[in-house]
Amino acid sequence: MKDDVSKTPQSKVPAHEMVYRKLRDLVLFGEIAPGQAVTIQGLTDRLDAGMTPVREAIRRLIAEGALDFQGNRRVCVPRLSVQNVNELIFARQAIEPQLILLATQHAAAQDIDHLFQIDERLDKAIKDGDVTAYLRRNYRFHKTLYELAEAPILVSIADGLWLRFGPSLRVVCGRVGTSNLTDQHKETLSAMRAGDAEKAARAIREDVIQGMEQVRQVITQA
Amino acid sequence: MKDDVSKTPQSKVPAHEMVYRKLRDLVLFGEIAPGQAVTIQGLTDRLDAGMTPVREAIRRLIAEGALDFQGNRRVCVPRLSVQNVNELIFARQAIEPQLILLATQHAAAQDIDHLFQIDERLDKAIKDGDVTAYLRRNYRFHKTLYELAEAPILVSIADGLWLRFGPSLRVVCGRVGTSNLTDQHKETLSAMRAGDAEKAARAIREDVIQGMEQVRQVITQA
DNA sequence: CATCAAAAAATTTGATCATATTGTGGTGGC
DNA sequence: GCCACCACAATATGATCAAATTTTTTGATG
Repeated sequence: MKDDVSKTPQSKVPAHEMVYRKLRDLVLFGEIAPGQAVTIQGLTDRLDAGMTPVREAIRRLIAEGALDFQGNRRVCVPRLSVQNVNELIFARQAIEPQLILLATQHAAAQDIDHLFQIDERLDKAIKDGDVTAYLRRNYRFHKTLYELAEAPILVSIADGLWLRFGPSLRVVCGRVGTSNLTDQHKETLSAMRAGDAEKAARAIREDVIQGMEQVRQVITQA
Repeated sequence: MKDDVSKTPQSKVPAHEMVYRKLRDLVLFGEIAPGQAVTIQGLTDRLDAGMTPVREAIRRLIAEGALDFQGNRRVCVPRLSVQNVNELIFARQAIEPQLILLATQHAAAQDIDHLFQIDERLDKAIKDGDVTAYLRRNYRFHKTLYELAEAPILVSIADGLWLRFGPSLRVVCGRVGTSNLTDQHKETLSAMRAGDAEKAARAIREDVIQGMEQVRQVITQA
């Protein structure tokens, strides 16, 4: 097995890191639905990896709150309770506007141009009704934005929050459809371009509330 | 090796969980100082465990921000930058008062009595100049308090923050000594007992600011 | 005689370890 | 001073043991 090129064309990134990224994507974008169980051996087959890397990836994601360890043999993607959603709304409102404040201070013109490009491709995904592309680009938009803040700890907190409500966004799309989705991305970006950090922060707060309110609705009626 | 009782008198909790808790304590209470390196094999000796459990524990703590993965072969307890401290101050102020608000709503009289007991033992540790006991009881006080909020996501965020600034608290004690430590625990508890959630939240905010300001001072002059 | 429940066996999954493989950093030869 | 080689640490696999769940078998009762 020394010249098996299939898995690691460049063995730059270790296997456990690759498994982690793949599994994280599966959870974050709702490809493993909330409530669905996750087994080590199931993933070794699905992701074609050894046990050790899979074990480490699962532990990492449990630590991040993306997976829930319910007992010796039960690991699954958490279902959100109404209480959980309220916590997430509070936490996102507390953290993300601050990230935008900092991001506005640090952003160069070309950074904002780049964000516009992402947002346009996001709109295209909505128009095409491509749920997966929408979810990925929506995350990419926010993540790229937050990283401009150069505040690694706050970004890691925000990222952790996305891992918790992300799985439910696909469910939201399944209910309301992509065409009914609204966001405040354009408002945020134009405020940032104008250098009005406060206004940009308010726009993101609005974006957060709109998004989470839809999640809350899906959770309460489920 | 079927009757080796030395490590697991009750094999109720798996080894990787035990290793995780031990290592987490070592980091949280500053027994591995910020900047100090952590190796897998070093821990297999120190904690008398196999490689696999140690690997998983390290991954978990990296995911929680308690350890920093700097490259293929360098894992260490992070040193806080001034920027990091500012982020932590912001995040703690954003999260922890809210936890106190919720905790006040849920707390029974005996819960508050229990907190008083912890706080008294904390004062005793200060009087005795026992730094380790002080750090453990201070954490225990806050953790117990926050768990009353019945808000698991917010608690896990707060816990993650403690893992980041905890290691620096021992350094703070080394500088200013235990006798100069102040806190707002009594004010918090009496406000909670009176049912004044807002006042309790303000008291904790004050406690957070006081504590983090001391951390900031140690960081800036180092 | 059928049905339900309880117990036991078998299969599946998880935890841990021993070991091989790979990559990185240091050291000595040229 | 540069390159090759050596040593050590980390990654990853497969094997082995333990725990849990599911299925099958068996016994008791209506």
